[in-house]
Amino acid sequence: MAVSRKKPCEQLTKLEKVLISIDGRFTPLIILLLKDSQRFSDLLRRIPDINKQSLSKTLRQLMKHELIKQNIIKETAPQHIEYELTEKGWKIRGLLKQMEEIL
Amino acid sequence: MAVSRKKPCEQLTKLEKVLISIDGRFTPLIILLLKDSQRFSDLLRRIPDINKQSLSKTLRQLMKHELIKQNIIKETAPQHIEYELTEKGWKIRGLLKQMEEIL
DNA sequence: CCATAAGGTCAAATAAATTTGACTTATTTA
DNA sequence: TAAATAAGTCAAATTTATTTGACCTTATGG
Repeated sequence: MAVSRKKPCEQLTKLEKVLISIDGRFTPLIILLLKDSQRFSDLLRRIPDINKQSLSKTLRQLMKHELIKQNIIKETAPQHIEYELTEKGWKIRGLLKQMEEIL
Repeated sequence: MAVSRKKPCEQLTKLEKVLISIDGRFTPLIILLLKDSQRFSDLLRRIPDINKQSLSKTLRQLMKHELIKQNIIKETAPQHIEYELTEKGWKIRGLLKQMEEIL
């Protein structure tokens, strides 16, 4: 969903701001997969054809737009990072699920 | 929203199929503008920065995915074409409106 | 000590989307 | 009759997105 990549951010409509946050080849799929928190390598394994560079970029984008957040798990040795949806992320996930239901 | 452009169509998930139908820089905006039926030149005037080639391509894409249909108006002289949302188009427009409401 | 895994980054190459320019056909207004 | 408008098409140029390859750090297993 290449939305409007030329306008400065303030000029974007509300809809464009939301759409930019879910733009990208794998972005919607990642949001659907984050039904529960996942590690980088879990996502890498579960998403067909993705590569670590694209995954990394997409996760950074989602964090920037506050749809996901990192969780640093120290309890386990070795410590590791998990990604999970924020409240906003859950709202968007809900709408994506509704989209799936459109015939 | 560049979704998955590499997979053959059958392999796409339901969500990807919907997202592909609204993919494009101006596509979501066009769907919002089609609250009532519009002519090519109306859309061209109302959408900032679009050009006729991109508009043409987007309208063809939307027709292919059956989100909009053409209406040939013969009553007026000269006859002209209007574009309007289909039922499926209205469903998607509803979800896009909901997206706008996400803070 | 060496290899492997997790979780990345950066730049270059490639692929895909968008824009620009030239052209068309059918009406219509001056 | 000449110019203008509506509604486009096509190919080339440009811009953006995605992929590939090389590299890095910290930690664990053998």
